[in-house]
Amino acid sequence: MAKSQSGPKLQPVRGTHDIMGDKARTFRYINQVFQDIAKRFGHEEISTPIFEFTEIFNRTLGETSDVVSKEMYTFEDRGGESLTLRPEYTAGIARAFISNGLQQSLPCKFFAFGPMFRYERPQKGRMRQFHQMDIEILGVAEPQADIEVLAIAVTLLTELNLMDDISLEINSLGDKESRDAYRDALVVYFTEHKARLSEDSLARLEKNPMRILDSKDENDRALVENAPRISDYYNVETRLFFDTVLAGLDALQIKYVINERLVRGLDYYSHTAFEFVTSKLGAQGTVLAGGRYDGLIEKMGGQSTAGIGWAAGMERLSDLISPDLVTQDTRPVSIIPVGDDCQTEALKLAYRLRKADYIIDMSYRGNMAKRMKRANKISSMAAIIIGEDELKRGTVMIKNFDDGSQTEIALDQVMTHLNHYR
RNA sequence: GCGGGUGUAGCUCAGUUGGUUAGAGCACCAGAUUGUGAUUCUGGGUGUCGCCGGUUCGAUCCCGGUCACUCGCCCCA
Repeated sequence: MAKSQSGPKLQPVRGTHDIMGDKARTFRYINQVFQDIAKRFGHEEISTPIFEFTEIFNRTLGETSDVVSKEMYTFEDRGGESLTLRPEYTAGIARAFISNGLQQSLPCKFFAFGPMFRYERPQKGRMRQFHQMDIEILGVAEPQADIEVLAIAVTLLTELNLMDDISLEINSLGDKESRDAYRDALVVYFTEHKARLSEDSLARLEKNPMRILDSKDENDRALVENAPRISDYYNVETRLFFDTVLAGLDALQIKYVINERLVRGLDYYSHTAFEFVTSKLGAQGTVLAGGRYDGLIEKMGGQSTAGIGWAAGMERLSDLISPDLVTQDTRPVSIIPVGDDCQTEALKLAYRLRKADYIIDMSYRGNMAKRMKRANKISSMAAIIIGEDELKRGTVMIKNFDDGSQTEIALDQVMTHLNHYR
């Protein structure tokens, strides 16, 4: 790392990264595919601020959730307001939905993307500033929305050519009645076996017993094996809803695995919950996840409105994509003036071609050999050489870098000739 | 917040059981070549061996601390 003699620390803040080169290209590619698909499914873009009043997050995500209790970037602004950098997208979109009175125009189908912030210890696939792509449908209580949102996810991962390494795990957390009944059963069960629970899970028993289900502690897992199963506590409505979602996936030939231990970390989920997971990313296998959050808008103070959505991690997706699979940018054409007298003509030609949609590179200094080297380095398709001799004849030399051939072309024919390179 | 690993050139990494001017490949710069790239040849090291302190005649190497990165736990995209 470069060092400064004195002055500010030059490393980026822990858990943040500069995005450039292949990484930037991969991000742009993923994002283009995502936006294209979202539009095909009839979603509209929404972009909300990267910070909100702190209340927006801590009232909705759950006070006891890890995100709220220890991962938020919260600060006071100069006016004394407590603000928080968004740790996820859904709460901000829900707030925007209410702020803008969008219950008048249901259903709302949104897509969004941008940076998120969580104060965590960084590791593979986990950053303090990371980027998510987000899909939400608001105002549709029918399971068709669940199916559609999952179809978007599968389309995205398929078009990114990642579905071979990723599987969909799905569960239903049930409606409130089912979930409360199940929660009670879990508390009874785990309280009986309190002595064998890990320390972490003892705390979970108090705060959020369902999370004991995805504990990685060996003893816990043994207990979980024999714990009550959520599907036994589904009421009729929940069972029907979940079966409809699964039937929809079957109809679309979307493969899935029911994982009854899948619970989500944030409090606002109900009914459908899902994760797309891979084993190729080390400890952070979840690449895209989401679920239904029918109670969220009401909890936030709006009219009761159904909602379902998901978020995908850009960093995690791009870690799965090798850079050479990303579409190469169109190669440039280099213009090389020889001698000062040709600068103006070169400048004019470059401008003309750029306005006509060509990608033109012009180096700023160096003799011809150096400029040719640079042209080669940036993988130009061709060099347009303008020298005094050519200028007198009203022509330029066009050198094809792939076969080394060289042709003299009249200045006003340059564009026609370049069509060979399109 | 808790564990493990790693810090040597722009990048990937070698190295010294503690010894004088610290190395390789790639990259980069200059020249061979003031009108021709990719190939070739010549020359150039661009470095506080992360930082601070300790042991020592002597530390890049050993010890302590610290910072950074990294992997994992917790949790999550």
